[in-house]
Amino acid sequence: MAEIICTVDVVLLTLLDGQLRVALLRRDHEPFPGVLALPGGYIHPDQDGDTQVAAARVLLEKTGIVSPYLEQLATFSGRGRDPRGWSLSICYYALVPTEVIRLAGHPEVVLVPADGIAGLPFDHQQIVAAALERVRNKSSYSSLPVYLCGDTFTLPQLQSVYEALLGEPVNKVSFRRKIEEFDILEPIEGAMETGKAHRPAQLYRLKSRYRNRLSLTDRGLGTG
Amino acid sequence: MAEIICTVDVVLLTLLDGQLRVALLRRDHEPFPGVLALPGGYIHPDQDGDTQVAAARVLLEKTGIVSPYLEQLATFSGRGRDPRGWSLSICYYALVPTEVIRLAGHPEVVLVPADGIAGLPFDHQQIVAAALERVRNKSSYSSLPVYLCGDTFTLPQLQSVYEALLGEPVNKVSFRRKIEEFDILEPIEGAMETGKAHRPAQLYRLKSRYRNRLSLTDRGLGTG
DNA sequence: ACAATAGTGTCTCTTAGACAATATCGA
DNA sequence: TCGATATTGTCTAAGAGACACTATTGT
Repeated sequence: MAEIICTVDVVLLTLLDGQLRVALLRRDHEPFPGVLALPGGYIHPDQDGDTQVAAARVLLEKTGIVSPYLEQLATFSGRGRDPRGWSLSICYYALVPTEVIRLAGHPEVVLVPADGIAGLPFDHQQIVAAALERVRNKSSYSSLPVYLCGDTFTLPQLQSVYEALLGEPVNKVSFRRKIEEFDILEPIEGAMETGKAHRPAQLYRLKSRYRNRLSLTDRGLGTG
Repeated sequence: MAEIICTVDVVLLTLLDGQLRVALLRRDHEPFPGVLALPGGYIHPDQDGDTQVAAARVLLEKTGIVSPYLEQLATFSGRGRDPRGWSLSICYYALVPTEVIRLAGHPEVVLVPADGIAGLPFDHQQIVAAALERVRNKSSYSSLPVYLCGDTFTLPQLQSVYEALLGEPVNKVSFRRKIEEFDILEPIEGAMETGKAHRPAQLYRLKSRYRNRLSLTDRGLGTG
């Protein structure tokens, strides 16, 4: 009986220049060597507790990043998607601020605008499309986008993150009401975003119980 | 290197006596022979185009049912979930009217109330819990529950299906407004639910473009 | 006629968005 | 003081649920 190739792939998303971007890497090996593709790799049953751990490991190995938010997206499978044979990839998506990618020190990570992405090998284009749909859908009713921000940020900054994701302006008052009722942020006493020629904005951070105090070397994972 | 056991499992849901129920089967083989479990089986790469097809095949083989609605739920994996070794199950869920199960003629299918289900082998309990959460969540804003109804039904009947799923009464006026705006149902001219000692209710059916004209022998699948 | 449920009209309350007033910075 | 943006208050419109009224059947 034919073997099933079992892999994980990660759609790592970040916001750069107000654009949602996907982290891609040039492939080392066959198939499609040299082609930009999602970070992915084989599941190592002897090493990985489950596919979530496998995805975290692959992401760390290939990009140096530990993402506080890593959620299963879906499983893609079939005979045609990989020239090596019948394969199956459990796909995850992650959201991180761009600084985390820079600080991870893997300069070979390429950040490609997520919309209109093309030329990806395997069925990675469909995987990216599914991730975008999921993220945009969740963004419309959840606090997911905070994972794209750094440790501290102002409400106008967070609002512009939502707007970049949703692709449309959001009402300021409604936005603040929504964030308020999520009840996940706290103002940092006395800390303001200063230096601009206008009223300074209050800096906020995630409340401690939602905060993932992960450095780049930590290993814990949260699915939110 | 250790092998990965690749399977699919299906959470087949139906409504019986106003209760959401899960279709279970007694296992033939090791592990857990004789124990009630979700219908599931190995992926056959030589036979299945992808995991969705595998799930449909397994469901048909084990229950005789072709479900118009069959959606991927999630993939469960890890070392501990199957005593045979590191395994991975791509799980799907399906919704069908109870008549379809009866007509399929596999009397060994057992319909167990979905809530408070216990004693399932592997991690099937978590899989069922995930399916319930998904179905209930989707039911609160979509037309998913129509798949639990037969070909024709009245709006009060459909409403009671929603109420059984959500576990709470729903407002009649709002419910009808919502169904109206989904724009997926059409009244069947002149067909009423008769015989009751009160005003008869209009019978409805899915508009043809949403209707899956699947008999028990058809093989096509739709994910909605 | 009566009981019972189907189907519909309307009112109110909640919530989302528009608009606008006030606050506070650097230049 | 002026320009710019943050923050907050308030009005309005849209949508959800409560209530109640009419319709139609079998008994």
